[in-house]
Order: sequence, then structure tokens, then C-alpha cells
Amino acid sequence: MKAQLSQKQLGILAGIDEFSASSRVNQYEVGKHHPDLTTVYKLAEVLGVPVAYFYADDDQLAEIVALFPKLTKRTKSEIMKAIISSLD
Amino acid sequence: MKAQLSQKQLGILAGIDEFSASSRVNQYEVGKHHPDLTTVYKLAEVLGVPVAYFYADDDQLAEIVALFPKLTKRTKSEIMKAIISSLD
DNA sequence: AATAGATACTAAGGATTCCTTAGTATCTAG
DNA sequence: CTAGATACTAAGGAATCCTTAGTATCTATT
Repeated sequence: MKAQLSQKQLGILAGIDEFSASSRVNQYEVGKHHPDLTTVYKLAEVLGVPVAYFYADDDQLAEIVALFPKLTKRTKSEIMKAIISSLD
Repeated sequence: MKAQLSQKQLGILAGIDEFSASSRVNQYEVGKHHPDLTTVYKLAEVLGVPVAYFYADDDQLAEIVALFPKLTKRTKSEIMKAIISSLD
């Protein structure tokens, strides 16, 4: 079970000042503002996903991107092979 | 052979005003500024890659993301299966 | 039900970054 | 060498974000 993470806590873990963390993360989640790249990188690190995950619109692609860091070299190679051979 | 695309032309194709296209795209390429999300989406469309491609740091992941739209459903399913089974 | 504390959310303006303009530098074909 | 295209940059006006202060909503406890 992953511990439930509040917006404020997420922001603080990403290095945002404790007094603005709640507000800023909320603005990001409701789409009022977009985080700058530095913050995006920190949020990705906290959440354990590649930055690209935040920009993957396609659900299947998003899942691949999210899981990619957890894959073995062998599995990554298998994926590359499947892709290359399908393009011939 | 892909036609060589100038910074200015790329910007114009992405909907940027012709008088600022050259300057803005150059600022993006040299890292002086970062494009807003709307522009990022348009650039991705012009270049034929998912937006996530611009944020994929890992080379292998970047290649997967870039080629993803060109894959058949069959190949995408194969990839998902390889990933899921490797995580058991 | 009432309370307290945590969490979610928002308006407004100061702070920051981007976009536009104008211009210089560099490259390339003729 | 020249002309035109391309690459690149400084500076300031324009747009967006970050901070602050505060309200609203949720949740557990009494």
C-alpha cells in the first residue's frame, strides 16, 4: 500500500517552499498553471516516473513510459526488437 | 529524403507568427527559453512525434516514444505483454 | 452534531519568464 | 564578392507563474 500523498506533501518533497507548496501543486492539478521544467523534473523524481510520463496522452504509451525504468535490459531489448522488426 | 527544415519554417508550420518564428524557435533550440505547452503540442504535430518525445531523456525510451504512433495494434499489444509478464 | 485539524482550492498582485522587435553574424549559392 | 537565406542575440513589453492570504470542504473524534 502506497501512502496517500497530499498535494502539499508532494510539493514539499519536490522542493517547493512549504508555504506555497499546497497552492502551487493544486494550481497544477486543476490546470490553472503549468509547472516550470525544473519543478516537473522534481515531481517526476518524487513520483518515480520519467518526465515524459506527464506528456504521454495515449494511455498505452503512458503505461509503457511509466514502467520503463523498472524493466530489465533484457525486456527493453525485446521491446526494441519487436518494434524494429515490425517496421521492416 | 526529408526536406531540410529551417528554424523559421518549423515555427511557421507550428503556427507562430512569421516575424517571430525564427527568433522563438532559435531561443528554444539554444535553450534560452522554453516553449509554452500549446507551442510544444504544435511542434510535436509538425515533427510527427508524440509530445512526450521531447521529454524522454533516455535514448531507448525516446526511440520507443517516437516510433509508437507508427506501430500496429498487434505490435503495441506484444510490447504490453512483454512488459506485464516481465513484472510478475 | 459540533469541533479541530488537515486538505483542497481560489483571487490578486508581485515576481519571473516569454514573446516581439530590431538588429548583427554566419552560411551558401551564384 | 554579393545577395539572400539562415542562425542567433539583446532588450523591453506582454504574458504567465509564484506567493500570500484566505475560504471551502473533508474527516476523525468527542
